[in-house]
Parts: sequence; C-alpha cells; structure tokens
Amino acid sequence: MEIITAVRGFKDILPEETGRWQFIEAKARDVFASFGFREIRIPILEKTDLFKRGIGETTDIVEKEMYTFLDRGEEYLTLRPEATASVIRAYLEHNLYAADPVAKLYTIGPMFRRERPQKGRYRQFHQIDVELLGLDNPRIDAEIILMLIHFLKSVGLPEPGLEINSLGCFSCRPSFRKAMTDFLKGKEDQLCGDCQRRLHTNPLRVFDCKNEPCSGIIADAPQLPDFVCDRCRDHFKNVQESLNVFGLSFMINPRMVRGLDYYTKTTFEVTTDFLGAQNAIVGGGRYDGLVKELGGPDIPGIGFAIGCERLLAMIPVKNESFSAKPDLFIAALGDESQQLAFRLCNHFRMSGILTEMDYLGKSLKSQMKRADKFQCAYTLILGEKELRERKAELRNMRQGTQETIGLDGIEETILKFVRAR
RNA sequence: GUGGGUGUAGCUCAAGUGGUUAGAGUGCCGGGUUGUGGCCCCGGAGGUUGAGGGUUCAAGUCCCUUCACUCACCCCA
Repeated sequence: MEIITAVRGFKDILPEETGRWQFIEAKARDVFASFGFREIRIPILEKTDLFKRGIGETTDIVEKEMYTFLDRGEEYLTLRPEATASVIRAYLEHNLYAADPVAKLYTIGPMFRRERPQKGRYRQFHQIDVELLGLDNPRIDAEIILMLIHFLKSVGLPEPGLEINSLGCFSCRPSFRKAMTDFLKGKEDQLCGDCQRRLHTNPLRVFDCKNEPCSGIIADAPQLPDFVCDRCRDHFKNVQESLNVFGLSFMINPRMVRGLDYYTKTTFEVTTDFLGAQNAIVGGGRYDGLVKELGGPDIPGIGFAIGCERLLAMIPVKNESFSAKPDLFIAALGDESQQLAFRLCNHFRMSGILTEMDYLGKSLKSQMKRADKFQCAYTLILGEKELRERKAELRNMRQGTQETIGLDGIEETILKFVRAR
C-alpha cells in the first residue's frame, strides 16, 4: 500500500522546527502589542470577488495563482492568497471604524498561491500581517516601518535591508503612466515578450524588468519620483525625515513596484542577499483607496506582510535552544517500581516538572541511555532493592554523581533538587 | 506555465568505461556491565536503487516514459 504524500508545495512543520516558529510568533505578538496592535483572526476562505476587487483583476495573483473552486455549484470561493483584503472585509463587516477611527490589527497564518515552488516559495506559506487603518499621517508610515525593523532585529535578523519608494496617489499616478507609455511608444518590439504583455496590463512593471533588452531601454525612462504630485512628494519627504529621527537606514529604490494594485504613496520592502531569487522577506505599503474600493468609507490604510518561511531561513539560531529538555527521567525496574514511577512521573508533570519515563520494561542501561539522549538533568532510579528499603537513587546526569534519598516525602525532595538547578 | 539539475538504508553519501549477495558514516535496537548514561568495542535490524517499460547473456549504471524533489524564469512573502 502506497502512502499518501502531502500536496506539492505544502510543507509539514515538524516538531524540531516548531520551537522557532513559536519564538518569532511570540516576539511578534509582544512587539506589536507594545505599539498598540491587537490580533484579529480571520477565515482562510473568502468569496473570490473579495480578492478580485482587492488585489486587482489583472494581477498575476488573481489571474493565475489563486486556489479557487465552485462551492456546491453555488458560489466561487478562494483560499486567501494574502491577508489584507480579508482584514479590511472584517473591519467593514463589523464596523470597526465606528467604534474607533483608528484600527491597529495584526494576524498570523497561512496563505495560498499556486505558483511553481522553489527556494523560499511555497504554495502554502505563512505571513505575519499588520494593518493600520484610519491614519494617513506620514509619521504613521515611519512608525509602522520602525515597528517592523524593531521586530526583525529582536528575532535576530542581523541587518535588515530596507528599501522604500513612493508610487504616488490616484491623481498623480496616471500622469506617470502616460509618460511611461509615451516613452515606450515605438519601442514595443524591442522589449522582451513578458514586457510586451505588461505594457497593456501593468506598464509600471516594465520598469522593474531585469531582462537585458528592457533594462537598457528603461535606463533613461522617466523616474517615478519625478512625477508624483506635490502632496505625495511632501508625504514621502516627511516619511524619510521621520525614519531619520530613529536613525533607521534605508535605500530609496525608485524602481520598486509592487505586484498588488492597491498600493499608493509609500511602499517598502526588506530584502536579503542570502535567500536566492526569492529575496523579499517583507513587503508592504500604503493603500489609501482600498477600503473605499471594497465598499467602505474613504479610509486610508497602511500595512505589511512578513514571510515567515523566509524570515526563519534567515535567522541564525540553533534548534536546541527552543526545545525543552526534561528535568527528570524516572528509571524503574520491576512492576511495583513502574507503578510508583507512573504515579510520580505524572505527579511531577502536573507540578510543572518536565518528566519522562520508560513504559517498555527495558533494562536499566537502556533506560539510562534514553535519559541521556533526552539530556535530562536528573534520573531517579527506582529499583526493587531500593523499594524494599523505601529508598531511591537520584542521579545528577551532568555531574555523574548520585545520592540515596528516602521514599517518604520524595515529591518534595525532588522538587527541591530540580528547582534549585 | 517554461527551462536546467537530482532521485541508492530514517538522514548524509559511496558503488572506474554495464559484471557475483548494492556498501560506509550517522541514527535506531541489543550486547560488552545478570542494576547505572556519555567515550570505546562487538553485533543486529533496516533497500522493489522513485515508478513503469526497453536494450543486453547481464542494468543502481545505457535509452524512453512518468512521478517526485530541487534551482532558475515569471511573480511574490
């Protein structure tokens, strides 16, 4: 009989890795709470239209990467490819803006995109997602970036490389778009195949092309920052000044274009050189028109998403620092001793002492080996001989010393030893 | 969706131009100590060589198909 394997691009996170996951998740909750963010938990399945409207009909994500199915022949549902649209949907559905004009939210969970898997890219992957609704002050842009960098450093990412850009707003972006299409007019046939397609779907992306023919042509194309309106220019300048207040270093990347339609004004990425081609650990930006686009009031927003798999690939920590070692191993010989061991073992566990024992009736040597493998601090040896004398041996595994203790009040004795460590 | 690379024990890898019974390290189990871990020594279990077909006296090795993994393009976290 053949075993059934996991779906392509879907990964198991095994016990030896989950400690690291819990670590970054706990740090995120901790840091975000200090900045006044609260967790929101949202479904991973939404109506397909939510993503079509939120992310944009012509984006790659919506066009070819979504897991979409017809539910019982009634309506189209989609496994979420990102979290922002869902968070805003929940925000609108529950009128959160009525209770407080500002909402600071985060959520952690899996996303789904049907791409070809490669290093740092999976069909189910996890994001730590942060959204701030209701403020368009440029200081907020800087604040959210500050929080992000603070988080990344606190989980041990050595030098987060921050890149920022401004994509302009709905009033100034069209003028750049026009300048861009004018510039490319007559050059269409020199562009690569992908870019000829992009020309019609998303001309801004041509700008970001790394292929040889295009990058040469693009070299003296109009630059985005030269086209943004005065308000957007001021906003961007203000963001930079606010980042400087905290001494945050950043690079302005005028070519950074994001793949989701909803971004406006400030966008940012954290990238690394060590992840291969999928080098973005974090992507984010402002989306001042999105809430309205999704049927709500005209409320500005900004947010970012951290790729957990990519972040974890970058954090240089050993697994052992995340896995707890037992305080105590109970080695028992004989039925009567095993009965006592069973009682003590679970008693200690309920007192918060991480305790292990053997249930297979193995030799003492074999039980000792197991205690050693677990790197237990102490081993309690309960033999038939000891039991008759109402005694037991308590061995300090690190030092290799052991002493005889009485069975009466043994719980207290051991708690004292283990806690004194 | 398109291209390249790789599939041998749980894991990491060996097996000159095809040639006996596919090996090693590590891990696992046991013994050396009839009741004491680590270091050392000895033994054991564990493989349809990803799958299917073909060439050949003979295939882990060559050919075809297929699947999986992987890297890159595209795109993105």
